[in-house]
Amino acid sequence: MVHYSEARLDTAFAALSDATRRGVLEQLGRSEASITELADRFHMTLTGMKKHISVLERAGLVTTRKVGRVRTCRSGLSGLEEEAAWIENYRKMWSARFEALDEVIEELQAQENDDERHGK
Amino acid sequence: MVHYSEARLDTAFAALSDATRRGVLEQLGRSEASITELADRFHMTLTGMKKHISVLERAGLVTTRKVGRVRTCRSGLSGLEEEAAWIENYRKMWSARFEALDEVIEELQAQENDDERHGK
DNA sequence: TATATACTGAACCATATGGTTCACTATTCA
DNA sequence: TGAATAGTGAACCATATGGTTCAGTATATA
Repeated sequence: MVHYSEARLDTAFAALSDATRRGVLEQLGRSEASITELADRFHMTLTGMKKHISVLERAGLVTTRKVGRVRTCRSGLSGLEEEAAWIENYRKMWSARFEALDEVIEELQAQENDDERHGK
Repeated sequence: MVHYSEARLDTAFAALSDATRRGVLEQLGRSEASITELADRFHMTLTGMKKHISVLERAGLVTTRKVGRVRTCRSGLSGLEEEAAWIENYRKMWSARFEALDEVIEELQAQENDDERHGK
């Protein structure tokens, strides 16, 4: 099975566990923005938003660059690959189990039919 | 755009942000287990594991049922639908942006060729 | 019935989180 | 140069988290 960096998944999922940060990600999906702009939009102090951006940056979900006074934030595309892969993997595992169950059921039914055909 | 329950996403992503809990989910993907069994496997007190299970249960990622003394835990299949959808949605948004960019670039190139053909 | 097992819950602890204010630096603009 | 703007960082606060221990309840087993 594929192995993921646990620490990486920790910080990424933790970053995603806050509604404001998910909102920021959606916003940045539409257009870049400065920290001040984001702070305004999400009714929060500049310092507060700065913290959120730091969290998102550490998680690799956002990249920033500073030009003059203003730091511009943009969504970091590659950030969700690993998380999506983890979730997908987990779901596949389940699908596999259900398919296995289906097979067992089919086999049992086939056997029943078999029994019927051979009497008893 | 689809709307997700922010509180639901909060708790689900938070639940996924811990390596032990992700491990438990993987384990439960392979087979059901009692809390004691999980506590042993993850080198943790029974009480500690109970807390993790509670978190996973609240997040809708695990279901449990108690028979006699023992509470059996099983992976809650439906739990990850919404998170996967959120991530997918976010990624699609980005794909769309890149496609739009591609179109712009293509148009610019087409215009360049056009200019060349008509001289100037 | 006595003992062991499986869980539950309260209390505690250290650390992290989400937010604030305040003081500071660096840039821009009049 | 002086005032406004954008960000940074430290300190603080309340609450949450991940873990523990200890004391309890409920169930199984000898």
